[in-house]
Amino acid sequence: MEQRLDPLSEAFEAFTSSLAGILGIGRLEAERLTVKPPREEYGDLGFPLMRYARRLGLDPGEVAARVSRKLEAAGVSWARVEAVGGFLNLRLDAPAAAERVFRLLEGGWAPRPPGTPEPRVVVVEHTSANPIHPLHMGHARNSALGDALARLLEARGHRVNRRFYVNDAGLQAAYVVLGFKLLGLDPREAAGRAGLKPDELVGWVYAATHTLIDAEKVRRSGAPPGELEELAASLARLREREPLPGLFDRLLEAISSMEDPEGEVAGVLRDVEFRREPTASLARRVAEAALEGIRETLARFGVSFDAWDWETDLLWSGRVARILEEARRSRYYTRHKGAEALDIPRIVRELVLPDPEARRRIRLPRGFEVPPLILVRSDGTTLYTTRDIAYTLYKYEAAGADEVINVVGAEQRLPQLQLRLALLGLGYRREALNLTHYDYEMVNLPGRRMRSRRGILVTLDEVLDEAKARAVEEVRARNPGAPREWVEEVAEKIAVGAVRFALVRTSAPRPITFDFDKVLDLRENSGPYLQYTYARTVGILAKHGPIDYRAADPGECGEPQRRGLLVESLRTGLVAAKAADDLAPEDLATHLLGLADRFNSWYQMESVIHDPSEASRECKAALVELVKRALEVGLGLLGIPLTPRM
RNA sequence: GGGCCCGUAGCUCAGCCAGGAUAGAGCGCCGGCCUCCUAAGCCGGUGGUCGGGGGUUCAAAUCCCCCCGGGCCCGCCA
Repeated sequence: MEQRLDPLSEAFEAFTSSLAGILGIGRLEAERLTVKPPREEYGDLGFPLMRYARRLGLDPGEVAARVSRKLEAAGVSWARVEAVGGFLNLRLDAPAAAERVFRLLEGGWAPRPPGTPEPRVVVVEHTSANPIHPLHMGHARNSALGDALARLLEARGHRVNRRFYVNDAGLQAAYVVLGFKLLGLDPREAAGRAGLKPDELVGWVYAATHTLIDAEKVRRSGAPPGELEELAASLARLREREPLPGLFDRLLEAISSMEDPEGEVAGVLRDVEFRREPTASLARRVAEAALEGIRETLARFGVSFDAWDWETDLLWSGRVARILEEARRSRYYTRHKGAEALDIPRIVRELVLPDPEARRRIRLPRGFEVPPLILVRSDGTTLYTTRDIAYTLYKYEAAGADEVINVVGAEQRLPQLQLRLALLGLGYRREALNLTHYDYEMVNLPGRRMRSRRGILVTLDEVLDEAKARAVEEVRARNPGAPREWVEEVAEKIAVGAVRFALVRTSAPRPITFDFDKVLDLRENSGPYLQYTYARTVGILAKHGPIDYRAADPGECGEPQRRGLLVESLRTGLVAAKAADDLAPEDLATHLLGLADRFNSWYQMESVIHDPSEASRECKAALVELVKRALEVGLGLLGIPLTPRM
């Protein structure tokens, strides 16, 4: 299928490729250095020439002339190039560009990112919350980012495979399974009886079991006084919120009469890992129940997956055992603190330091001794990272992937680094070097610190419900007499848009303080603002009726505000492409806000449907259509729902 | 003790990776705009020792070094 390029993308291609040729640099470098000029009067694309001009002894004016000739030869007649103070600036001739855009719009085209020259098969693993409690705001950031990344990469022309890893074999899962075992409850049945979402019921049992065991430990061996108070407060809160009468006391009694509560947890862990019944089946039922609730929340949030990978499947199918065998045969096999381990420091010395490519892509911190990786506990069960080695290989294999992106919190940098190094040591160089840890910082709540093992967390469901409640008020006030179902539907979209936008707009390495009032007040520079702008474009076009592109005069697009709208709408495709390449959804978010500001500004100044001149009116309508499609594409890529009216 | 991340306007953040063109938004605050396409909007004003110090460079918010403040990690947790 032939790719249809808009005038800006075509100019961008011709501009960067001719510069690459003239300066003797790579095409990619030329593309990277080409920026949006800081001031509109400079042009639509800018390139800093001074560093090359100086070195190559080139005269900027002459380079401009050469690039101009190249553009002409490439048939790009709607852009001109000039040298200004060491910069090479390209400026679209708005009327000529508009004429082409009108034809594209008529044919159903939208400003999507141009296809990548190097399509790959990419696995994006994200969210992967432990199946032991509801999704909280930290997971929500993971989902919002991971899903936006997947959408961007797909739009850029990669084949994307979205996977959720179900960590049902870890220590935390063992706590909740023990809780259900002691209570003799079936998770789904109990949730039904309590009238709760299954993940909420599971979350309560998890927090109660964990907290009671911690309290028991403290009671027996003593603990710092501060922690005692904290435990007592947590226990009181958990008791108060027990989902079914008597549950808390039953659990308390069972745990306080145990000889070695933590030993019991370890026992459950072994039973799950080695698939001993009935615990193994119970563990599955617990995880499945939690997952049912998690899936429901994710569906509401607009996030979907291609595959759900169970940690226990990796264990029970023998995949983890095979990796362990490989490790034992490896020259990097060692013992650390008496346990079976991989000699990571030696892998660094022998395989990373002498290998420049590995050095660059593994992202090894300077001067930091990475500790050995223990593979197996002394009771024979494996550790998370051991299973993750098997899982990573499985992801490559199952998807036929060239690249794997793990969306995982920044606090897991060390284990993710160890994972890459372990793969390298075991001979999986390609897999190690193409594994990206996309790390993001935490979501903080003002005044509160989330601790899911104590049941202190703000769930995504709660936040969405609150956002929706506020949106319902607003929508109702603005649309008196509107049917209730419609109000609900729109409010839900606004809620999802507000939360998702708040979570992708800030760059990942920056911690977010989730301020309810700011995110939910819906008036800030936010998702709903973009949704509102989109609804405006729809409203105008609905009143205007079908656009007569033949009657539209592209010459009307020369006026500065209109030409700005034209260029910035077109830029959406280029911005999305770069956001995909840089794994930076926030760049697209920033761009869309700028586009919306521009549109709203213009909207206030000029009327579309009341313009008496047909030539001018149709041109404006075409611009509105262009903005609408840009917002459609952009918001779609960020997973923000659209509503034609709000 | 070591490693990593963050520090830009009163607040929330772009810009830093790939050094260059008068440091940008939004919120807040002050003052305006709805007989006219949705005022969840728009216009004008206010507001900055780019955490501090040194260095590299024709040029530093951006690169390097030191320091300060905050966060995370250094576990047979993940």
